[in-house]
Amino acid sequence: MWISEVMLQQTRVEAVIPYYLAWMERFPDVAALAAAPLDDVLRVWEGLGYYARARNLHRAAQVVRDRLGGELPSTAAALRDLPGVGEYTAGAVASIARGERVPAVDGNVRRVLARMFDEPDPTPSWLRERATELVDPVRPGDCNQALMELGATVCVPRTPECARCPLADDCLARRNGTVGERPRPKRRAALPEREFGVAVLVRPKKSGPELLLVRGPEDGLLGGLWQFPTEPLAGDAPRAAAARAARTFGVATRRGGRALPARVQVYSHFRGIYHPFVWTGKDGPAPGGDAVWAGPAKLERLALSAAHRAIARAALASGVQRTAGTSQG
DNA sequence: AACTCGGGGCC
DNA sequence: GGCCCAGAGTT
Repeated sequence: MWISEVMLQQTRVEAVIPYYLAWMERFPDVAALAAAPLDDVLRVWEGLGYYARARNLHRAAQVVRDRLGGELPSTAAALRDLPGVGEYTAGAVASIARGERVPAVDGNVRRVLARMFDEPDPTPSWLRERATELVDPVRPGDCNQALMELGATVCVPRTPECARCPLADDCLARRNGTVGERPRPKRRAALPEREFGVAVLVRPKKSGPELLLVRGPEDGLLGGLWQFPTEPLAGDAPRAAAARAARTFGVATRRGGRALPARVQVYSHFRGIYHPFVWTGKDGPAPGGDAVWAGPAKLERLALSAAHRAIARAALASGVQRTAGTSQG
């Protein structure tokens, strides 16, 4: 339940299911998760996004192992102290798994309550109070899940089906004809664009081509994931930025460099445009802690962001091996 | 309260 | 092309 609730943070149920199955196969209990290398954890998580969730799960499992005797806490208050467990997740796990009478306010419940009480701008404290009053003392978990399910299936954001809503008679927004404006949507500013040059460095080997992957910072955007050397344009042309990224890792690129199709990746708060260029050569950094030469098999085992995974696929599919030694000199 | 933090499905 | 998703952590 803990794992599924964390996976479901800002992620749709249908997207979570295959990840949940793979995760439980690989990390069947807290001990297995705590003992696993972070690289393995991120690889199983790859594609789900919000990678801090995976890092926090890993840390939390080690807290449970090292300080809590291997047992996940039972109460919402104690669960709340684990990294990655906020108000919602603590309430969901405690009420559903342990029968504690605490609310669990997710985006669905927020919308349902805002409409029930015709509240345009529900604050966290207002929501907590309303939800706490509503939780059934006998079946708190079912009650919380029922509210969430109602929001996910009937009281949906755009075209709610009030005609088949069991709470329609008690819904103030329905009575007032404001269902469509509750809760009031907050408009977000247009996403700024950020462009990057990406260096796909190929080292031809008898066993096949190898690509240089480096590890980004441990936290922040895509923390802990592997990527091709990447630098912001910063006023340069894409190809020059990619060459600069290569130099960061001691690789002097020759002129040219074969362009691959740009990859657009929309993140929460900006639109990323990645311009990959392929260079083939023999020089490059010695493999170390944060730089590896990876063939197709090794590539499968590294955790990459969606954008870099797509670039890797494109590079291999474009036949990097045939370009060996043919770059412009 | 405002930011940061992914990725994809849907309209 | 914008919206939304069984939110959490940081500032």
